Amino acid sequence: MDIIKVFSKNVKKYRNKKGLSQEAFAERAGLHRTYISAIEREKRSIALENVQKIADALEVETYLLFIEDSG
Amino acid sequence: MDIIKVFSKNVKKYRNKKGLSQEAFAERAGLHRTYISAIEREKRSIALENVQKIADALEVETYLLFIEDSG
DNA sequence: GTGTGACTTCTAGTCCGTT
DNA sequence: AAACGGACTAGAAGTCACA
Repeated sequence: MDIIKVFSKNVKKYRNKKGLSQEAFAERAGLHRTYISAIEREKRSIALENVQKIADALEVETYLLFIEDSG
Repeated sequence: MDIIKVFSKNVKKYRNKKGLSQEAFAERAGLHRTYISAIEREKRSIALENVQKIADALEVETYLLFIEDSG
């Protein structure tokens, strides 16, 4: 599967797990709410720096966001 | 550790494991040799699309490139 | 075979608003 | 709360000449 798709799905999954809205999550990650929205809809590629910001905000290990079936 | 640092180190490690030069590897990945060079020296951020290209060229699972001590 | 600075083109990422 | 669009700026992609 495509890495962007996997990443998008995992962001959405972990974000919902934490009960965060896109808006609240975007603020935690220091990113823009429309950007998070675009990521979850697979409309964008992402730079590694922001991958890390997102992982931090979700409080998960970075590599978990690239595993297809990471629970 | 910083994700770019981890990624860089892993690219270098897996590339050397395969006995590929930066030049040969760059060609496999469809990227420029100086670009690979810059990545390995942590001089660049990278978008997910190229992360996948690199993982493909190295024939490793993408997530392995983000694990600090991934053999 | 690799490191490096500089350069142009293209896209990541922000910010406004509307649905 | 979230999808979506338009316009804008910062920064990544991609290449080169030279060391």
